[in-house]
Amino acid sequence: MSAVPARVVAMPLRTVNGSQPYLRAVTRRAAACSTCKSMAFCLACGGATDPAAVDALVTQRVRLHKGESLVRSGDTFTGLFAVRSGSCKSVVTTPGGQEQIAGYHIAGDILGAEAIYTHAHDCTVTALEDSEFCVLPFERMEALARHSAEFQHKFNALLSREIGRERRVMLMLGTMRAEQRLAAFLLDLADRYHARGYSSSEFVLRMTREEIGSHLGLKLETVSRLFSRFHQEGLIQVQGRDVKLLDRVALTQLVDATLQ
Amino acid sequence: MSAVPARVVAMPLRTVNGSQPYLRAVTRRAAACSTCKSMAFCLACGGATDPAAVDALVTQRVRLHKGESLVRSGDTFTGLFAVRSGSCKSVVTTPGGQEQIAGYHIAGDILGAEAIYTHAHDCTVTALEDSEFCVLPFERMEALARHSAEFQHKFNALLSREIGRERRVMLMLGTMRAEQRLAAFLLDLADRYHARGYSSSEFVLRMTREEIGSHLGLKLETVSRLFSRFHQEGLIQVQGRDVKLLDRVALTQLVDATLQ
DNA sequence: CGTAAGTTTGACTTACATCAAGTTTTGTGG
DNA sequence: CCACAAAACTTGATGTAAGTCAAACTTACG
Repeated sequence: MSAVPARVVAMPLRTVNGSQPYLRAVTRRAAACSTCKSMAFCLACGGATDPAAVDALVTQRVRLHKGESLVRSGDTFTGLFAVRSGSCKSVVTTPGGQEQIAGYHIAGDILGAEAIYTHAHDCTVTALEDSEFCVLPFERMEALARHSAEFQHKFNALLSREIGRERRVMLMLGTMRAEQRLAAFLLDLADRYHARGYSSSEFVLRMTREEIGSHLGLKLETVSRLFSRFHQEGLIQVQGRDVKLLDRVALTQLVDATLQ
Repeated sequence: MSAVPARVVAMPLRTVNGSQPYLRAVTRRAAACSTCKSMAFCLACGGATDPAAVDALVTQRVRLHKGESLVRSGDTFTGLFAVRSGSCKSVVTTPGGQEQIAGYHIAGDILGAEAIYTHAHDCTVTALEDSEFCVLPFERMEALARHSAEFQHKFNALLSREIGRERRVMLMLGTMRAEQRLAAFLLDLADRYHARGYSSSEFVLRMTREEIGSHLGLKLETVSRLFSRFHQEGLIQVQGRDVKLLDRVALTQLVDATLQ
């Protein structure tokens, strides 16, 4: 499943990235935050005092099929994106062509902040299942932030949260052993699903073993072996992509254990 | 050299973190950006239209001796810090007590952005040599951003730059082999010194082999062996902490080379 | 000037990668 | 809905990059 550009369909089509019209836009009205299931935890509008102002922020909504890309590395930055439903991965590439999955995003997550500074996205965002995204033009965000101290603060917090998230991944990659990385990954995933009202112990992985490995700095065989081992040891129950956490305490201890 | 709190000295003392007065503040006037050598590349004020407004941002300056800490993990967030001179390391700790150096900062760098979201710093910042820092209270930054669209934009760019920087470290830790990590580290360091007007090929490392290893996800012995090998191969010249890059092209090729 | 911290180098170990073969799942067109 | 190909996954055997342990050497510092 390599990243394929979404085919263009007839609709109120507005391209997000100027020249390449590989996104299907849906109607303006449909994008309203007020009708969004993810409203509560989406930092673009969560708890906003003035919903109308935030509604005006979202200029369009984009639907992507599994495998289609929202942005490509190198695309000119025009704004951020919010995951409205579904999930996606952010893939960064080394100069040498090595790929790594920098992040795995679900409903309510905001994408693209790394591009504010350089004015160019440095990762390719690809849908892991049929998904919807909201487009948040940056000038509008800046204008709203100037207007509303509350939104300004929220926007700063959003960027800060991203820094913290990446720092945790960095810490994982720099200090943890394979089993600790996978345990930490599963626990983090469970927490994030929980925050969105889903089960915190039972979920479906949207990524392949290879994609999980790419995110954790491991090879797919290692990931597969670890799933099998965790299953044997009674820590989790795995059947393909269906995962059920059976012993959170043991998983947490595993993550926290200092590699003697 | 473990992190030691700075001893408190008599001076116009104002504590940065409420209860713990482990920082020595220097006079208000001395903190002015207009007299700062790092002005050009410090994102707090670089290229600002209204220097007076930015000057008002910096409420105090802090001097630290080698080994003293600016903030500790868990400290309440009150604002950001700018490195005025010298250098420091940001150390994050896993729940299990494992440490990693998340970043190495020199003059002009801004620290502490990860804490905006949680209101608590998640790393301990320790001076690697005698250094000076500017204290930037967050409310003042927010106020100035509301006042000046230019500063607002610069502030967002600052946070975004940090996200990009961490993503590059993540990519390094997730995909590169030991020799590639060290080569990338040296090249990055050279670039940053160059941007600040220092030699881009000759510099003094302020970190120990162990600290470099901690930042790169390697052990000190591995770092030491690699330095020796790079030296033998004519890529660099090393004598303790004095480093001279001899073959940037080869180093770059090494980083870009796809593994195997 | 002496002790502690930092560094180098060697011998050995290990966690994870690589290679390889077989199995299961997914997706597509007849 | 079934058949069949491609993709994804599992498991085993073997290789290797980097870690660990250890000892000697060098540099920094009170």
